[in-house]
Amino acid sequence: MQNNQFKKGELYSFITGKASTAIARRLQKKLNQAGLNITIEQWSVLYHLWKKHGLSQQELCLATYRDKPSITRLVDNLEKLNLVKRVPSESDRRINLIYLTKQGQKMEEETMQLADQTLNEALKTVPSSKIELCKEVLQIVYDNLK
Amino acid sequence: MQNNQFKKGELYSFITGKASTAIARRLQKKLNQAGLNITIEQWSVLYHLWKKHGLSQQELCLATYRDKPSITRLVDNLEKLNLVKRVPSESDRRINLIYLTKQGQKMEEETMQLADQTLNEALKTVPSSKIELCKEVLQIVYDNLK
DNA sequence: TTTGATTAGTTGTATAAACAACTATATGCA
DNA sequence: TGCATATAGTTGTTTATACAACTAATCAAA
Repeated sequence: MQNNQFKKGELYSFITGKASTAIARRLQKKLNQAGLNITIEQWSVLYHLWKKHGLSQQELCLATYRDKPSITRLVDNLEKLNLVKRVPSESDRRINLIYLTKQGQKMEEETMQLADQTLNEALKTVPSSKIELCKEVLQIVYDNLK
Repeated sequence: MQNNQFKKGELYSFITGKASTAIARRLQKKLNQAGLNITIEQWSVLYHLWKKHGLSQQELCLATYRDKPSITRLVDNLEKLNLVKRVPSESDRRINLIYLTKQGQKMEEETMQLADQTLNEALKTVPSSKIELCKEVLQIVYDNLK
């Protein structure tokens, strides 16, 4: 019966996401050790800007699953670090378009390597087929709750 | 080749754990709607105290994958809410044993039902075998990074 | 027994998340 | 055109996390 597939004792780690927490912590540690003075949260914003320049804060909200105040403050901090710049949209004055500075652009290669390393360490003993299946399940979970 | 099983574009959701975030948010919403004035982080501490009374703060750190200051402050807040009580250990005066108050004990049944519901909603369309496999992978990830 | 190291917990500080309330601009429709 | 409504972003407040530095108690070994 679908309804009781989970027993209480098994709930916890699914809810807390201890695996993804561990991955994030490992990447954070690598960033620190490399002397890169950013948080993983900041990295996750940069990540989307490397893929597409000039996203609005609203688009960053959707991309990173954060609410608007969270993005406001992450962009604040990224601006303080001189990694991005707010540029008011010319067609809609409500909108800030966020652009990478040269310094922000320069971080892509090194940090993406560290992220690749992190995932390879996390998944080194897991066969690809299982990874795919796991990703599928996590996507379904996300869709079910959206 | 193991080393490149993950392409850059796929990194993000694994690192951010969007699925577990979604589960946690859903449970938080249920707690709020039920008028239960606690956070999921507080709930995650109570969860371990329901399983075993009188854990030390250090044991709570291990159980919940948090550092000591985090547990200090979670216990502070749970004490303010009158849900737990610090009791100095008689055999080792460094240690605080954390006990549930009556009010804290009373929350178990209702909140565990909400947690069960949450997971059932998250996993309703996922066959049990895949859930098992996914749990396995996440456990391996955790162990790889420990 | 004394002292040096370890363990348990606390405090300070910076960053981040969630929620509510707010401002400013844009849009849509009567 | 004008007003209600929606959208983009900011600010305030509370809670939580990570890290470093700290206090107090315990332990271990000379």
